[in-house]
Amino acid sequence: MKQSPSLIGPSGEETVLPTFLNLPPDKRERVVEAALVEFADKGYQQASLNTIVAASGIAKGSIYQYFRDKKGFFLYLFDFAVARVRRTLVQVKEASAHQDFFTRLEKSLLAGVEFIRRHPRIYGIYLKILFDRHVPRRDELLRAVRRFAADYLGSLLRQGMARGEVRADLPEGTAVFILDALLDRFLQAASVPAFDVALDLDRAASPELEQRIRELVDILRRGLAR
Amino acid sequence: MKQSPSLIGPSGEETVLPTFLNLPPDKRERVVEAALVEFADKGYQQASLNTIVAASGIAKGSIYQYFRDKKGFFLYLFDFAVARVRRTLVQVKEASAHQDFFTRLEKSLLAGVEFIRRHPRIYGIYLKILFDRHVPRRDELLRAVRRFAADYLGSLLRQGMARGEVRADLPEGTAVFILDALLDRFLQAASVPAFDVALDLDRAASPELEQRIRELVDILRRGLAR
DNA sequence: GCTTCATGTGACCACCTGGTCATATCGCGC
DNA sequence: GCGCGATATGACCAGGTGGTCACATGAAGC
Repeated sequence: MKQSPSLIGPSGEETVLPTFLNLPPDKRERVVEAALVEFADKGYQQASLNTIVAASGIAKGSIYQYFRDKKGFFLYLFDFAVARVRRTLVQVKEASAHQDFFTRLEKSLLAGVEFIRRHPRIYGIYLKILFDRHVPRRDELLRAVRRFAADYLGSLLRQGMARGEVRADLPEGTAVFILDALLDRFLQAASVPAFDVALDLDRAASPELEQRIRELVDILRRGLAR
Repeated sequence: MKQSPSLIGPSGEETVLPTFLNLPPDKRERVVEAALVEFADKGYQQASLNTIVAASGIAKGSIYQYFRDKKGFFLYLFDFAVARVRRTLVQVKEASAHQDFFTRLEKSLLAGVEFIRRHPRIYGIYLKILFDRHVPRRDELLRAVRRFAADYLGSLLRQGMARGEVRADLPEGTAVFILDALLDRFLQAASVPAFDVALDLDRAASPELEQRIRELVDILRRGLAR
């Protein structure tokens, strides 16, 4: 859990202070876990440092020795969350490199669902910044995540085209948009209640999720037209 | 602006009090407009009645003569917003009834974009409940909206199948999911900054939006596979 | 003219927040 | 043993919130 690359945030301001990095690992994890729970549930604005203090058993003043302020705390957490997501996607991409485009798409969806079910808070933090313009650096953070997802999917798509599995006459931007939209939406529906009334994915067990993923990818493969 | 159907909320509690309904129309609109601005921007929890008071020029105590509490105020606003959306969708459906499935899909997307650009606050209120489980009656409200959208798209799809325009072997739930996902996502991307790095829809002018819609619907029609 | 009902007002209240800071303890080096 | 740096603590502060309520005004009915 060495996080030295985040000591200096993207704009040169400290997001985390040295005291935090010097903590014993179990104590550091306690702070991170309590903050993940609170920020993922409440979003940036409503998340309360007092709640994090109570849940972690750390004194209020100490939190300000670890991070300059609430914003710094949040940005550190977001960095942490994004790094976790990226690692996963890179692994999926490499592990499926020898398979065809549509299989890779299925594998990505499956890995995505597995990730959010194992790390609901990390996904929750991401969801909470989507529509809240008051999150510090929201546009920048979101753009970084979305850029990563688009690059990932764009790369899959180009490889699929090069191998003759995907039509080469596609407008790439729109195709990436569709893939991105469906991937993210599927994860949201699998994660958030009342979101999806067509499939009820948030209550679905693995076999059903897999079936739905196969159907979705098949529709993408063949289109809707008769 | 007679809103008598919402006097009694869905669970029998008053969401709006008679005094509000007796107000002169321009005063009522002032209250609604100030509340729309605040709830759409801040979401339920962060929205401040004090801000609405200041923006509308209505006394704080008077707000409590119009609605029992913040929750009632919000539920009334949500009802109002949903009714507006429904009217629009019903109109689009009827106006495109004689056209083929894919044209109707394009028309729906276009109408959706036009709506959110004309009523950004109504759309904003909807976006703010998606991932916030602390919104009063969130699941119920969201399910009602999503149900309406799914029924609308399901109906289009079944009509398209019946006319031989759409494959009849589609798993309907998954097809509706895809249409729903892409419609909503397109609107989000057209509405919210930094959301979409593939197409930058939030900055797009009408001709480009139309082009993107045509591309998207064409991909749906023909699929991705070579 | 008095009473009642309808409507309007904004100071006040208890509670919550992010952030501050005086105080305390421990370990290390000189 | 003393001083310094590192770390920990929680009461306190100013500002903000949703909601209350005593007071005020106007109109209508008797």
